[in-house]
Amino acid sequence: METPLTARQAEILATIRSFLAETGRPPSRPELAKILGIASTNAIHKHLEALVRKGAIELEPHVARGIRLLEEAGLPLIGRVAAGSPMLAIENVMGRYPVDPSLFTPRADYLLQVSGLSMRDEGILDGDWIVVHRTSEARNGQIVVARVGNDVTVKRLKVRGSKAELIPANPDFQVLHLDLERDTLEIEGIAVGVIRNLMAGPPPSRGRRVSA
Amino acid sequence: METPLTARQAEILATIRSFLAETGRPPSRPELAKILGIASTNAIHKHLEALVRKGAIELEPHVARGIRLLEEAGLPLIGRVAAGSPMLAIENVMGRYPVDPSLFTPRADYLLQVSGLSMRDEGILDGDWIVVHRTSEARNGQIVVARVGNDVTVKRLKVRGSKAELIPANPDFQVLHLDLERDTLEIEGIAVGVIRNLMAGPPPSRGRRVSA
DNA sequence: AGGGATGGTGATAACTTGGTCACCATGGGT
DNA sequence: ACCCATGGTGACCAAGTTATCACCATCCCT
Repeated sequence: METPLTARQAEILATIRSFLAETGRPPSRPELAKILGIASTNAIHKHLEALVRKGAIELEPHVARGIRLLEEAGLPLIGRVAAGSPMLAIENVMGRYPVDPSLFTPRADYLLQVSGLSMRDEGILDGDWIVVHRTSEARNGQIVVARVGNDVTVKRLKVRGSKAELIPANPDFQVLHLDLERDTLEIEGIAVGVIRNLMAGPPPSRGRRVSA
Repeated sequence: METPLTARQAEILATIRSFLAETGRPPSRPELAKILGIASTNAIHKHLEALVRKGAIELEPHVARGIRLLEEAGLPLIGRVAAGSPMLAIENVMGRYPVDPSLFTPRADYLLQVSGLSMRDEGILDGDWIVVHRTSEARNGQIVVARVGNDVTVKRLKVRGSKAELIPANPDFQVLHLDLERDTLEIEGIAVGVIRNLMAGPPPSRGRRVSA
C-alpha cells in the first residue's frame, strides 16, 4: 500500500475481505452498500476507485464482481536478519509461503528459518521453519524469538526478577544469562509451531541464518 | 460427492476451480461457455444443475457468479489407524486442517499424527504431524509410512535385495528387519514434511496413535 | 476565502448475467 | 423400438450489476 487508507476505506476493504471469506465470491456494489448502510451505489463505486488508486485492489471493468484483492498471500519467510534491521524489513524476507495463520494459536505472523542445532532436543533442526506469533510479551518457559544486541536468537525463556535466561535445548550450547537492568532483551515473538520440509535438502543451508 | 461425475462434468468443475484460482471470482455462465468452447450458456446452466444434484457445488439463485465449491478444504489428519483399515478410512480421520499441499514436494496428501519417540533424533516428537505423500514407491534412506501386518509405522527405509530394514532414529528403539519373501511390507507413503503445534500441549497425547 | 480530497444521495443508461423455453443428437439400458 | 440421462444450439426476458451524471456536505490546507 503506497498511500495510507482512510478509516472508511479500510472498513470497505475489510468488508470485501470478509464477504469473500464467507461467500467465496467478491461482493457487488449494491451488496456492499447494503452491508455498510449506504444508500447509493455510487458512494461505493468511488470508494472502490480510491482503493484502486491506493493499490489495495484491482477492478476488472464491465465485469460483475470484478474485484481482486492485491494483498500478498501467505506468510513471509525471514532468513538471515541484517544487523539492527527490523525483523520484517524487505531485505530479510526470502519469500512468501502459503501457510494458514489460523492453523496455529495464537495466530502466526511470519516464518523464521533457523540455523544451527541449539534447539535440537526440542526437535528443532538446522533449516527448520519456526512459526512465529509477533508479540513483545512472553511467559516463562515459552520458546521465544529474542533480540539481544544485534543478534536474533530462538531459545526458551526464563525470567526471575531482573535476571533472564535464554536456554538452548542442547547440552553443547550454553545458557545465555542476562541482567535486565544492564542488557537489552527484546522479545520479537513467540514460537507457536515448527515446519520442516524433508525433501528440501539440496541447498544445504547456504548463507548465515538466524541462529537458534 | 455422492454420485460420480461424468468426464465432462469433472472438466467443468476443474474449469471453475482454475478460474477461481486465477481471477479470485467464480466464473459466469458466458465465461464458462467461452472457455469450454460451448456456444450456448444453457448447456453450462444444465451442467451446473447436474453438479448441484451430485453435491459438487452450490448455486446462489439470482446472484451473479453465485457458484460455491463444496470440496472439503485442507488435508485430513489421520490419528490412530484401526487395524487393517485403509489409511484414509473415515474412522481414522480426526479432522481437516488448512495445510497447502503445494507447500511440500512431492505434493502432500494427508497428515499423520505420530505417537512415541522412535524418530526423536530426526526431530520428530510425540504428537507431531508428519506430512505424507501417498505413494507405494520409496527410495532407500527416505522416511516412509509403512504397514507391517496390522501396524502402521513411520521409519527410515533401507532395502537391499530381499531384505528390508525399518530404522528408527533413536537408540532406545530397535531396527525392524524384514524378509520381503516372507513378510509383507506395504509402503503407504513417504514423509515430505513435519508440522508441530507448540501451543497444542493441553491434551498430552490421549489415545493410541500411529507409532513412529 | 477558496480549493481539493473525502463521503454521500438519487437517478439513469448500458451492459452482464441468470433463468427458461423449444428443439436436436447420442448412447446405454430394458 | 422405446425411454431416459447426457450434452448441446439458439433465442429471449427479467433481474443483477457496472458506469456515469448532477448535486450536496464536511474537513483540511494554503
